Amino acid sequence: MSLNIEPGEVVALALDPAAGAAIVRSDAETILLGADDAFATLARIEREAGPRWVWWSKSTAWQLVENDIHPTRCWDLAAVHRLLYGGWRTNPAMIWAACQGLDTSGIPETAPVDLFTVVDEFDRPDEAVRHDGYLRPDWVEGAWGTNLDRLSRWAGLASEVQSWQVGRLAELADHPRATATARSESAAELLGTELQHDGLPIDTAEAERIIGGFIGPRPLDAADESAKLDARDRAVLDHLPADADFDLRNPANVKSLLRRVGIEVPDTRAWRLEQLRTQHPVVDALLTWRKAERMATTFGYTWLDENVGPDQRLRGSWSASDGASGRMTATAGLHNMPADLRPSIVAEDGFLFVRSDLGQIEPRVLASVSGDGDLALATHDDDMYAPVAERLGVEREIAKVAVLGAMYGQTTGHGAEALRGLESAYPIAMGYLYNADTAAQGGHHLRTNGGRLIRMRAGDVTEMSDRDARSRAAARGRYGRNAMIQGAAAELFKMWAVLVRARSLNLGAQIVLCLHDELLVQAPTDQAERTAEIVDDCLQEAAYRWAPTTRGPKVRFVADTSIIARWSDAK
DNA sequence: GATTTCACGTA
DNA sequence: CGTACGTGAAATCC
Repeated sequence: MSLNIEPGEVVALALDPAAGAAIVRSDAETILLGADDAFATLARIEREAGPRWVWWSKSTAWQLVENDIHPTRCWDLAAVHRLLYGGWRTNPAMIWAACQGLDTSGIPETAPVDLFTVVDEFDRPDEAVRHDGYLRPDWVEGAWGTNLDRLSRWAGLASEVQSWQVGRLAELADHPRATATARSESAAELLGTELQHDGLPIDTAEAERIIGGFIGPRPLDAADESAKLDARDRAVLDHLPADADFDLRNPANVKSLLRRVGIEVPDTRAWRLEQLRTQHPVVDALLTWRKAERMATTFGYTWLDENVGPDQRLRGSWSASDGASGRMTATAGLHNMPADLRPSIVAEDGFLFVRSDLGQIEPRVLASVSGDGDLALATHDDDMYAPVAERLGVEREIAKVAVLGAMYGQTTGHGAEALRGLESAYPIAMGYLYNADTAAQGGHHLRTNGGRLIRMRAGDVTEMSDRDARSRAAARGRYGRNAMIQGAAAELFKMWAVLVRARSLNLGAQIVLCLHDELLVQAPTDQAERTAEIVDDCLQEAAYRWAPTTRGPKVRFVADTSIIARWSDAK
């Protein structure tokens, strides 16, 4: 079969393991694949041509990954929809409605069939689109996958939506990188699917050893577990009079406990208690207890049992662009695993990790998205806070706090005075943040450099004191200025990550963790050096693709890359 | 039973 | 009175 599909050619794909697959090219030519050889043919097309696969959602990506097909290029309609309309949940019904200019509040839902069900004379179960223009709910829920006719119709609609999305992205005149971002966000969904499918290598024996150091060996049974728990509680309560009975898991109770020994605190957070360690031995005992309790409840033996497979891989579900931040998020503790557990993250036999993290990513992103030439010059330094400090005539630490404070919306503390200096030294960068802040306070939506919409809700200030209203407005401002930086950084990171993924696939390397500004790639031992080079090269390429400098000094991005066997071996 | 608050881990 | 996120326990609300 000669398909003559060209590299990068846009082809829509709908597939169902039982029914087969349909591929629709932009000229509407349709290729149908039977269920028996669909995946083999798809693998061949990917290998020989490498088109840009268009699919409705990552469920199609999941099917491919499950069949060991790892496309390099894709276009995820749901991911691009989120880019265009903001970071909320979506489905084909909403994506289609947007494309047709239909009101999303009118999207039909499947109603249970009962006595009162009105038979629609226009009802055509074999048509995806209803006479009112909306998608049929049963198609949205999967009826598209029942036979090849329907698959081909579903892929055809995907093709139609994709063309429309390309047009919409091109209309974002102030965001020339939006189309490039749409591609990388799509690939990031695919990467998330692979991360979810394949997991992170973990040495459970080592993990159990570390956990044991905090809470003792694995409990033998429920009684043993409860005895160990009591023993941990007692270690704290023993510092108090014998009649004291406080529930250490209850913050209000802990507050009373501290009051009993003469310590008054507004809350019992660790950073606050940390300063009071010397006041009374119970504080130190309590902090130790907290650490153990965290290990026991969140990152203990149960956590290992529930999230690590027999293949020694830790798996969670991944979302490629979440909330306001647009960052990747993951469950199963993959993004908040205590650093103490890092020694248990070990490359498999015959492999090494290439670990790389972006240095000072947010201030560098600020220099880039704001177009501040002076701040761009500062990024030429490995440590950009040094030239900023020099320019401001302050200590490096002060400069750092001021820059971070400006991006996070901090207005008090040490950074406050240095902030004035920043405003006069880097007015363009500071103006960018100020504009984001003001727009957000006014309830105006924002778009990141890559064109991702950050939706703002107009603040409801009725029945609120002036003080509260001001405080809410300030919070919205902080949210806005931070979302523009954190969101843009997330886009650059993902562009980097998906380039690394695509370039290192043929080396047998695999990204096993994305951690906001850090990549962990597992590579065959003899390909580790090459993979590390690719990681560094891809950062420069990502920076160019995401924000090519058209005028003024180039913004420099830096990564710290190392080859290690164990995650804890770096930093 | 669902939602909110507090707490704490990561960036 | 610096941001984002996920998770768990207890309190709170219905």
